Amino acid sequence: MDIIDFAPEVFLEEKYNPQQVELKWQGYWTKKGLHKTVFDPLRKKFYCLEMFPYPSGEIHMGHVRNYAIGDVVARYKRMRGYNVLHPMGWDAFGLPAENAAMKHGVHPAEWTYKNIRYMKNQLNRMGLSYDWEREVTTCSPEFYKWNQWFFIKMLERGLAYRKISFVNWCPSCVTVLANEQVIDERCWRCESIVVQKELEQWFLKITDYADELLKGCDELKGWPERVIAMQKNWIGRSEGVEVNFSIVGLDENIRIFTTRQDTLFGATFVCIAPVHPLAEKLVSDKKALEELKNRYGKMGEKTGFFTGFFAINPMNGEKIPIYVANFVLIEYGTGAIMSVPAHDQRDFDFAHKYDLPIRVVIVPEQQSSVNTLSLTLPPRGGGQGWGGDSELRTPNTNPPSPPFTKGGQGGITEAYEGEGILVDSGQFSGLRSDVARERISQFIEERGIGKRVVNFKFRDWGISRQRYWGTPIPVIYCEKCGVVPVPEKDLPVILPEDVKFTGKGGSPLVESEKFLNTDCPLCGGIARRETDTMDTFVDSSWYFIRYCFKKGDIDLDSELRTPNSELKYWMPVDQYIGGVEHAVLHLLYSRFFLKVMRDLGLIDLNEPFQNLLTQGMVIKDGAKMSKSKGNVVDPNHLIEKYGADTLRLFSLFAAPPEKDLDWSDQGVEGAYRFLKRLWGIAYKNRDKLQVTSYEYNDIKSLPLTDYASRLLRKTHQTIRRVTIDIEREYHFNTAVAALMELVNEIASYEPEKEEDWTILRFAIENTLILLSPFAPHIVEELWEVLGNKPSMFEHRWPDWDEEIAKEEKIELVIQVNGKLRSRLLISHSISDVEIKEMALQQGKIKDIVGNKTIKKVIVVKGKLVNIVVGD
RNA sequence: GCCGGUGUGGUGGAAUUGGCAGACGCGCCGGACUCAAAAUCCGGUGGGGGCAACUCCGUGUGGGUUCGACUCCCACCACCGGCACCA
Repeated sequence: MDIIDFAPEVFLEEKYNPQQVELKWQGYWTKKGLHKTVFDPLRKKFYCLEMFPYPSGEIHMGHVRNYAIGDVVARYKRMRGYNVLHPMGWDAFGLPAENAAMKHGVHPAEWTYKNIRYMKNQLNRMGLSYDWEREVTTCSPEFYKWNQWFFIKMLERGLAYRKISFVNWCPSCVTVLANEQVIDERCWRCESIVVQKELEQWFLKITDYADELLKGCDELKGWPERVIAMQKNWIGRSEGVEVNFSIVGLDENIRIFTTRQDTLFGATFVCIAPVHPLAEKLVSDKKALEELKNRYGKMGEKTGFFTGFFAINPMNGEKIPIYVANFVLIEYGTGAIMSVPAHDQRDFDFAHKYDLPIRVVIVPEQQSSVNTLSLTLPPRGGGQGWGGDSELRTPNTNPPSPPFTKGGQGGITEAYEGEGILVDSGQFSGLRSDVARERISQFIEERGIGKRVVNFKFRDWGISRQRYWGTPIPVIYCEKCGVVPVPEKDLPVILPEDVKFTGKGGSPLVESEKFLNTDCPLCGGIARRETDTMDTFVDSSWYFIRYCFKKGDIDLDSELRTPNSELKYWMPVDQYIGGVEHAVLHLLYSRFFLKVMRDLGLIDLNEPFQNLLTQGMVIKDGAKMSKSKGNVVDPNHLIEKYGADTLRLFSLFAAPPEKDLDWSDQGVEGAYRFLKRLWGIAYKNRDKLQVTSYEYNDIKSLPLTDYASRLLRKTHQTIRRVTIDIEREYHFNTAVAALMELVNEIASYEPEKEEDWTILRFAIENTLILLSPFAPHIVEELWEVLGNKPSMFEHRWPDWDEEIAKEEKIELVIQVNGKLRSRLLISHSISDVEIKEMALQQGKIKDIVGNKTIKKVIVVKGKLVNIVVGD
């Protein structure tokens, strides 16, 4: 895109032509290097960060909104005197580049860099004030080298490790699939059913930081509530106990985990996951076990079978059957559970299906006084006893009759999962659930049959990807030495270019002989490289660190260790802005990475992002804009038709940033109209305005007419409103509304005397300054039209004068019994007592009050009078 | 199921955090300019009643607190988002 050479003395067309205006000023800003960051430890800093885009090819409306918001913040803070870091970059590794390679035969690198060039132009065309000297491109070796370096540091600390894990595998394409490539359990290309395949993969031990990541949530004061909630939920901490149930006839224990120790006496069977290590030992029918494994982890009907073995409940010595069940997860807790059908719906369903006994041990507190004897229910009449799915049951293990007393006919239709009073629980009967949990935990620990534990839902972060377009994992496998990290001096491990994209096989890097075969760094013997690449979330977990330094091939390690490095100055990020879709993974990983960096002694911080703004989606016709829905709006077209200022203004005005934005073509027209109107006013009056001048401090003492002082007051009020709206909560929509009000007032203003013109100039200039973060190009042009020197961004944000902004007269509302009945215009100096009198003296109020008794009169300063009357 | 969010005119959204509900924009209606249209400008615009001054109703529903509730409390309904066989 061409940039018009700046020619300050030449004014543009009289008609508002956004293309001309915008290219002129974008050229000027670039030429003057206005957006460049200068490291100056003496100035107060502000790090404004927006989530960097994936270079998919084109900027979409979500980006427009995100970056318009970020740019307002950055420009506003600069005008407030902050030294602002406002960088941008590219999340450049990832699957779409490989897909493009397969589809069009273009190399992922070529495709990616082409997209970056194009999108960078688009961003510049929006007038975004980025410092491109700090541009980060994650697919460049000078960036990903440090991914590898961090990985090695984590490996040294035991924070990176290998374990066997499952991947999605398409048997027909013979390849590993990313989660996004699996659609309804089928391969995205050939639609065959995807299966799970075991592979040895690399993991980062994020769970080591589970507690800290959770506790840290409460310190994230500048984060939205909902994001905090999502993170906490994701981490999913729960306190409970692990208890050993010994297996009858074997010298083994089944260790179970529960958070409901209070229901231990109600356990009537034990379930283990089909992939539990003990399953192989306990189950003789291997075929049935295999079949069950296929149903493992799938939502739907709970199914399983009796193993033929029994366990002893250590609380009451009861002998209860051991089942294998598909709904028991191996990844959580111990992979084995005690089943309490009376108080857990899943166990209830299972017990119901297989006619297992249900024993009530908790009753709701209100009901605890009723007779709770004989609450144990018998198995369903006519049942098979200790059964199982006929097709899954092991034929030669006939379970004995249940060891429970047959009781009354009470019918339970669902589990009672709430808390209450314990019954039928030995020495713990009569206790409240919470007390019982504590006592039972003690009991278990004293007896050595178990211990208190804390479990987390979230798992370690699997970073291995069997893909090409990512950071090579810097590890070498040697026949003699085993797993050997690539020495730091050999970094980066460069991604080879001689790889074909066939869509077949495992990791594409296996195909590059040159890459694959290497020497062992320890013994020099024959070795091969790891061919998996890293999850691209690794890149985004620390890219904001890299922005703290200029781009290029720097030695990040020594930069980080320099005492007063730029890192120390810029971090943490003061304001982070991006979509909620990253509320969990990206933001959690970034927090984790920073804590690791801290523990490596590289940074003295606990959290990376002080304030977080999650902007809403851009919606059209009731749905998120997407190609598949065909409801996308192309920013290019809008910029061509209306210009970037209009596009920015609309996306800021249409809704507060955190809410979803409903796209409206007419709304865009409205924003455009507003700018045209402002342009027209400035041009119409430019001759008179250019020769007017004022000193800010003298304005107060000018002899002003009523209408001139009204405009002056409105201007100060607008400065106040816009400033407060931006500062508090970033309510840009109301800030813009306030500016529209001011422009409306300016439009109807008719100056006559010299002072009137002075005030008009003051009002227009302040409008321009206040509008500048939102629509930066048009204001620069009009600033110049008024006879000022560019750039107006070197102008400080204005202050308002509370005295001038104050209304001369206050309009009070008069209510009778809370209903609006009349109004009263008063001046500031009038006392409450006088106000009360004036209100009561009003003819209308007198009529309404009549001869009713006045019980009370409430006077709220500057607001209203409420007269409370009786009958 | 659990967690979180939202509910205000025809429409996007305001309401200084308990004090004039509907700012500002869009749309619509009327008018000016024009041969005409577009653009622009001016006026009107929550609903009902009244010629009118006015008046009654009105912030998802039902209750409550209060002189006063879109705002606070309780119960419920609807929609959206996240997690989900997590024991």
